[in-house]
Amino acid sequence: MSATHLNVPVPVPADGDCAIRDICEFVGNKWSVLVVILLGQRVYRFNELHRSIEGISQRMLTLTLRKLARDGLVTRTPYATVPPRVDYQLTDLGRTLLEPLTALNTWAETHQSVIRAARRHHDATETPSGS
Amino acid sequence: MSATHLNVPVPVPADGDCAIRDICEFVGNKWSVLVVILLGQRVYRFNELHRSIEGISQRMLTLTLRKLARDGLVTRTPYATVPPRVDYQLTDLGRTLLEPLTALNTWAETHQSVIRAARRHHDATETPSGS
DNA sequence: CGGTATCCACCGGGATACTG
DNA sequence: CAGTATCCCGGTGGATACCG
Repeated sequence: MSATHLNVPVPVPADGDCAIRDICEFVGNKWSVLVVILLGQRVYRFNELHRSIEGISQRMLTLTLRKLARDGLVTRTPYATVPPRVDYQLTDLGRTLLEPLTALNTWAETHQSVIRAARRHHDATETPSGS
Repeated sequence: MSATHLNVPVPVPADGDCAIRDICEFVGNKWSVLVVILLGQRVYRFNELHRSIEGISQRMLTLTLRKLARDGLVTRTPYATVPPRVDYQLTDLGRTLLEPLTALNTWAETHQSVIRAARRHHDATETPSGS
């Protein structure tokens, strides 16, 4: 064994001293994850991202990009052209995040059918239609 | 290239056919992650978990455990003793999740100081107190 | 094009009280 | 001990309108 043991302080503290809680704040925002993944492929412009992520609103894309920039994961590069243009790309730091994200994505792809089966089974078993 | 490229459909679909969106639903719930991590160490009883995760309410712990059980990640084992007792533990499937979660946690631990520095720098730079 | 500002609906989730 | 039920508040995030 080795990688299957996470050393997390118990009790898990509520404050900011817990790395895993910190990352959950980030991953919790599904938009952040999607943006990082897309930017992992290439540089994107604002509206490219907007079109590439189904269901995200302009507002959420803005907020997400701002947060990612604040955390030093992406850079924002505006050009004083007309029409205006802004490029977004991952920083070196942001790129390092792709690896654990890939691991997670691989896990999701590998096991999603099993999970859905478990879910269906559970629903069929534990939620009898009373009548 | 190799592990730094995620193959995600673009545009990222809004429906359930996207594994990464599925996993975000899960990881989005910080409680789920914490519970899985704790159960990665050993079997827990309900109130042990409750005490071990600062800030979680009884309600959220219940909901979280239910969802994890539904997805086939944990098992619930009640004993007909008095006082009653319920054990929770990871399934084999749940245990496989520990590895990607570990990767993520390692990343968080490794880079959290850099991120916080970036954040402070950004706040100090971009949010000047106007005067 | 790439945003910002405002309004508002929804629901995640805490607090509390009660039960098997 | 291990929950369930109810109430209710606040933040998340969509829709819309406007700006440089």
